Amino acid sequence: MTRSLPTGADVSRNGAKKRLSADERRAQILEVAGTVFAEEGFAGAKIRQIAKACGVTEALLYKFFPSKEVLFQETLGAKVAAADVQSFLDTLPNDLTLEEVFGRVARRILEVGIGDEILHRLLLAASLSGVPETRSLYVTWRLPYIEFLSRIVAEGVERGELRSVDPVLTARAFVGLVMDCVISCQLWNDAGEAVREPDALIRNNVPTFVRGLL
Amino acid sequence: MTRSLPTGADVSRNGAKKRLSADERRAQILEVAGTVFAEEGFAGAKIRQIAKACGVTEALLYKFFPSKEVLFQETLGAKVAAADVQSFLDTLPNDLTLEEVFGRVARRILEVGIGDEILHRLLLAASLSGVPETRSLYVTWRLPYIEFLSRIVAEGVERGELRSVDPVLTARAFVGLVMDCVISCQLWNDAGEAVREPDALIRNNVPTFVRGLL
DNA sequence: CTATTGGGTAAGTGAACGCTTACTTAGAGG
DNA sequence: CCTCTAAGTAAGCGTTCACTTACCCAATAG
Repeated sequence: MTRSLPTGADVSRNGAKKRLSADERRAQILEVAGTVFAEEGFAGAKIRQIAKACGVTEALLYKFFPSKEVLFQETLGAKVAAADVQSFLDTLPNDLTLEEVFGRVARRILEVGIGDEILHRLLLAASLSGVPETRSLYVTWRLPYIEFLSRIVAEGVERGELRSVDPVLTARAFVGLVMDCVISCQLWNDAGEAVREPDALIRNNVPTFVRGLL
Repeated sequence: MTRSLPTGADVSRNGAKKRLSADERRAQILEVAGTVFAEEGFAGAKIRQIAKACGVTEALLYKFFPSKEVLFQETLGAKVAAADVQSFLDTLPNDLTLEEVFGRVARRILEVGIGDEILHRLLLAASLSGVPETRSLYVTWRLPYIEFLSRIVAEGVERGELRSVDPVLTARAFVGLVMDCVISCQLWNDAGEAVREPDALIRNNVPTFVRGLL
């Protein structure tokens, strides 16, 4: 597995390493740790490796994070904070057609997933290693979409515009369909170029799904 | 993470451990290693742990497998051999409606996924740790479904019975939808009881998807 | 200039890791 | 009953792990 990490070894012209402020260093460590944990999983990631990628010694990491476990949790926490699904959903216009809503949600999931290569790997790695904080990543990144679409579907069913499907199962299926595209692409390079250009995926799958609800 | 492994410490009435033949022991090690690797990932699983769960010493594992890496690969290989997707697809009647075909494929994926708690965890763990053999698990467990459904869809499109969707993208979406159900359930206990009784999922989602293709 | 603070390191610690060696003993075949 | 093969073990090898201690020195304030 080749990988190009930010080395963090910011070098000034005399060759000496630049000192970062505590905040800067902390942020850098979290970012680097995210990529390493995502690549190797919790057990596979080594503190030495993260420190080296940051361009500092292990001892410095322990000035900021008391243990590997805490570092992992804070890495997850940073991802959760950055996901910010809710504000996307809140700013969706409410005069969209059903197909437009599903399309926008799909596009958002695909774009964030592709733009942040770490997100899904980290979510999966954390889930597999069974740390309790996993739940919060799931709740922050996946659940809001499901709850949002589920409400939309329920309204459609109530108004008689949609077949009487189960709103939650339906929303979960759609979100799963889209998320699986990202995972397939990132883990197995499945879907090749298709996923990197989300339009084709959306044009093909969203109408199918939405038409099936009518 | 609590776990109940087969201890393999088959004890006869006098309390002495029973000796297994080489074949029996080998099979037992592979089975136990499968559960441990699935739970902990490659790096997280320890040879000592696997040996203990087998009720033998580490040295014995090395009589059968020259290294941890080979043990992991053979564990994956055993899963691949057991998956046997192709023979299921080959024995599907060819007078089924589109909805019946999709329904049967979905049921198969759900039942195997739920029946074998290791399968998807192992697939994900292997994929995250980036071992090359991952590809073979993906190719054996996921790809056959996609190729099969993709052919079915392509035929439907050609006969003008279906909208002119991209067969591969469509098949991949459906398989992803179903696989994601299993993963969601096993990693986050999402979908709660729903997935353990696949009928509700199939009744709700398959008709939606298939109707959308018409 | 000097004092002080805080970013940063060198050199470890004991424990646990993957793996090996030298040995023991259960139990089927004669 | 004895023999001999192969299942199985005890003990430890060198290495790497997460983490610690004791120290250094760049940069800022006075």
